[in-house]
Amino acid sequence: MPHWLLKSEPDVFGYPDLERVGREPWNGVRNYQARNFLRQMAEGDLCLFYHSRSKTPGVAGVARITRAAHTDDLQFDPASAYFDPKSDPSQPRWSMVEVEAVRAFPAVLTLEAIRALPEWADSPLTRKGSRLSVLPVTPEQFGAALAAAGLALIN
DNA sequence: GCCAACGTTGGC
DNA sequence: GCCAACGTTGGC
Repeated sequence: MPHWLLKSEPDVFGYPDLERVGREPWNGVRNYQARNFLRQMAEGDLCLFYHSRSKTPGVAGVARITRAAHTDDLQFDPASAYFDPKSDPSQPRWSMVEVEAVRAFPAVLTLEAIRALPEWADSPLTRKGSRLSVLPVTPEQFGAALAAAGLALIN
């Protein structure tokens, strides 16, 4: 099963917010590479939920895909910050998925700690300058992150 | 098709 | 809040 990592700014929507709401549409992705990964996701896929632009950036918990990619309607809403006037309704440009909270990490697994894991040496997350907000995670990376957080594997 | 200018991301 | 790095846009 593929694994993923989703970035979110905790000041806007953090892992505790996901736990509070239960399920959340993952909309507003407006980057083609990230969108293409969203489109590869299947219901049941597990994700690391990452806090970016935080005082302590890192993984805050595990989430699960509860709905595969479908049209992100915000692209057609002129009042939305995610409105895209160039998107053709007969062939929508942007997709979203839906996620739910699975388990919070006991403490945020910091980017610094992730960089120390050999499994994560080659990842868009740890690559300098990379801003990709949706990215694939190998089973080894996923397992190493959980182990470093002190959690057993999740199925 | 090039590339400068721009807006955005995200660690620090 | 700063600013390096990036993706996108649009003039040419």
